[in-house]
Amino acid sequence: MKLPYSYYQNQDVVFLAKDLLGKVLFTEIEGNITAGIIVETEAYFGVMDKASHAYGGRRTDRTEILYNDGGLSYVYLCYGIHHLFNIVSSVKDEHHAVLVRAVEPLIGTEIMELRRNMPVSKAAISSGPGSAAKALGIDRSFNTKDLTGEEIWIEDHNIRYTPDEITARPRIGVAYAQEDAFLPWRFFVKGNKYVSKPNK
DNA sequence: CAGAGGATGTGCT
DNA sequence: GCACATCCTCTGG
Repeated sequence: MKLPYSYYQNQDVVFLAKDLLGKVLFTEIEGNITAGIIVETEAYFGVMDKASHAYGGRRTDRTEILYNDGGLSYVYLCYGIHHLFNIVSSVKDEHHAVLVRAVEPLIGTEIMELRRNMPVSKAAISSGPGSAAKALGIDRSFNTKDLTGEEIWIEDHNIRYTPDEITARPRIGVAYAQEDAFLPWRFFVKGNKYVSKPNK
């Protein structure tokens, strides 16, 4: 049920970003389990991708995590406010990651409502990378955690989407990446209300 | 050691 | 639709 270490060693991060749609992301914090179905992701293609934090082999304290083998979480703070959760899928000299941009609340929804201070009926509860992380209780203390461990993990609940149920679009907020900003490496489930805007 | 800026969300207009 | 919150990280001096 829990995705194994080997799953995260897949070198095709674009495939992985698509394959993660429908997988279920869990966290357990002080005995509270929450989980959501991943409905929106973005692929970041290692050293070749100007939008990636590992572009050009860039290596700093923050990005050091990307230079480990896959199967770790990469959480960093954006705009001083939002925690963004990534799945590291690096192997050898390929330092890839997948950003989880939205989840559909599945388990522990009342806990998510407390964390987000809004009813689960509102799509904004877990729509967008900052909100999805907050709903699941993910903050920077989750950085570098093992995704096959006891605090954060991903399960396959046999939810499958057909190719025509998935939309590919350019990634959000990466205008600085020049020509790479146009790559259609944002994937989301068509019509799912928890997908962040723009969702068409 | 200071300063700028960022893979965004919210609330007000 | 737009302003602004808020702070870590990287860069340059």
